[in-house]
Amino acid sequence: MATIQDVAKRAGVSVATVSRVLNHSLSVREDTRKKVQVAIKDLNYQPNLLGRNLRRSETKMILVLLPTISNTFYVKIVKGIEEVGLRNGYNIMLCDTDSDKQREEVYLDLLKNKLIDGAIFMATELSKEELSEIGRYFPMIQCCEYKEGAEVSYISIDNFAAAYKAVQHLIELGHQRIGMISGTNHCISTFQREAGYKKALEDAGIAFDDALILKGEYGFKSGFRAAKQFLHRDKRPTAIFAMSDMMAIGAMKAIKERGLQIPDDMAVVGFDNIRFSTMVEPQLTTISQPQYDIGCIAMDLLLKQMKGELKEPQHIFVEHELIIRKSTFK
Amino acid sequence: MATIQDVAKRAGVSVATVSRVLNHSLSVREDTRKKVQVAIKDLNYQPNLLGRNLRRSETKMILVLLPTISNTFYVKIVKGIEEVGLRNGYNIMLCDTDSDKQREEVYLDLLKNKLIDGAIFMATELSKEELSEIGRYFPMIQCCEYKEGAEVSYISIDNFAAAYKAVQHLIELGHQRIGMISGTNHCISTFQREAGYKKALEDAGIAFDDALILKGEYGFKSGFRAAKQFLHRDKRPTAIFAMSDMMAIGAMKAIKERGLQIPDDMAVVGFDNIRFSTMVEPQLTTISQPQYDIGCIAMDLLLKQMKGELKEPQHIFVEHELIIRKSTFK
DNA sequence: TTGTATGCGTTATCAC
DNA sequence: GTGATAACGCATACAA
Repeated sequence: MATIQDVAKRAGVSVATVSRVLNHSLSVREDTRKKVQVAIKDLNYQPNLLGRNLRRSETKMILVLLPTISNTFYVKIVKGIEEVGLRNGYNIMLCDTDSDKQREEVYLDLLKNKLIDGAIFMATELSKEELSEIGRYFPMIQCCEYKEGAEVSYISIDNFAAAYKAVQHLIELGHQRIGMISGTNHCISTFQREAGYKKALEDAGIAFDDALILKGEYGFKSGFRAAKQFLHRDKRPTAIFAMSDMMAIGAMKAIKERGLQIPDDMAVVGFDNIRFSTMVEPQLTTISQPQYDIGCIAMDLLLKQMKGELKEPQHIFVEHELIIRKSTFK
Repeated sequence: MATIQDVAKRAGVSVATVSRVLNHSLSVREDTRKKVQVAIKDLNYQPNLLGRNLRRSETKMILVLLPTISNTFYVKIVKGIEEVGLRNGYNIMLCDTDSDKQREEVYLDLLKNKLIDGAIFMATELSKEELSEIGRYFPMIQCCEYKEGAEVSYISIDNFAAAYKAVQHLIELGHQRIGMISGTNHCISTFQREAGYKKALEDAGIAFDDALILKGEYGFKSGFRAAKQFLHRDKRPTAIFAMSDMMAIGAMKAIKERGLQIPDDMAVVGFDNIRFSTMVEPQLTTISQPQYDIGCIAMDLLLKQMKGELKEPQHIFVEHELIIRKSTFK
């Protein structure tokens, strides 16, 4: 492997000049630049960025921590992050933490060890104290899920308002007994969506019934099982609000197997607006988030923080949308 | 940020000794080690790995290039890669190439610039010449998809044999007119599966009919559309072999909408054995691959190559399995 | 415009 | 068992 020295020798200039050519410095005479470029080509020279990184103390690499890569919800967010990142000369790398704190810590060491310049968390098992501690020294952003009270910027939709709107929609359609398929995890979105559900009931003067909240794991099977439980009851709910489209779709299967009609016998609302939500029969009413924009904003925030332009942690909320389809209203 | 120098000063030893402690060298007296460890703790010292990387000329980072992160097929493969990688001290990073050659090249520069030690391709837009060229100088492995003739090791199932087995299964059930929903891409798996389909027909003495192969984009909608085309024909096929489960599931929807029974009126076989294939009615007959093992083997190969233990490119094929469910046989 | 010299933080070789 | 010191490849302040 040729080094910058070899190129300098071959071009008959100093390494400094080669470096200037590599970094597009203006103060290089055109014919010198040519000579260097020829030498670079001749030697098939590739700069060893380990040297540059050490010298500049940056790697131009950003890490995105995903709790899982099997969730298609993240696809567009990552696209947004990449778009803004690449445009600013950063490489985006993803890693799959599997919601495992130890795995997260392994990847966070890359940040502490200066191997990456910044990180974006899609979710984390770290406590708000741990986050604040790392966030004090290293650039990082929380995206979609976040820890309340951690001194780390975040961007998200308002999950409380989104859930409120979904439940309000069902109430306006005349539903009084609304089952919720919530989540077992401890993410803030889960907490806030449950709160939004309760508030919507309260504002409509409907008494809250603990038995109407079941918990699932966000997948098809969870939704199927939970709906079955609802269906077995004497006074079954007339509508279900699921915290993910996959659970909503699982619920729809259970309802249809029972021989009931959607939305007449039971209405269903999901969350996420995944592609599949338009492929089921009837199409699913759901909440959509501007994932691509969220990704762009997250990366923007991170860039600002790396430049030191962020004095205080920022808390940004973006708009969501209730998409009404045939699963609630014909 | 404290450096190794600061630690040395505080512990009253030389940087060499600190380095020895950091790298678990045996030749350090126990009390010296203690002193150093105390200093490290006091200063909250984190080694800056940019220095180590430059010195050792390695980063202990591996890149996995995915054509898309929205395909759940890759999840278990990545898990296998991570398992073996982490166990050997390597960090696994993923990147989403979006099947874009330019994006691939951006990430490949990381390899050329020594920022990562090796790469695993799940698919690539590079030509076999380009692959061979890079593979000559840098450690890389092809996984599942590969370029025939490229001098780069690969691991895959035998797609020809898998398709042959699937079609043979349909033939044994008495089907003579078997439609295939193939892919529009130029991956070798597509080519080989079509070849396996044709060979199975040929061996059974069934004449090949060009009109029985339609092309799709691997998703639900493609399968739905292709099946609709088949259904509109006077002599429609009695079975469909789709090159992905998502297309097979799309096809099933079209068949059911037409009021036909699966498998009686039309049998369906998929490919991939995704989770969803057991959630549809009837459950889908499909080909399963040992994804986790494939990932482990890919990483093993890469490790060997990085150690210089691979003289020749290796071509490894692992077993696949035809999983027979209700979509072909009651 | 170009060259010289220094240092980024670490590891590893060689003395002692 | 430990310390001094020379690399690793590059960017940049300063001098020319």
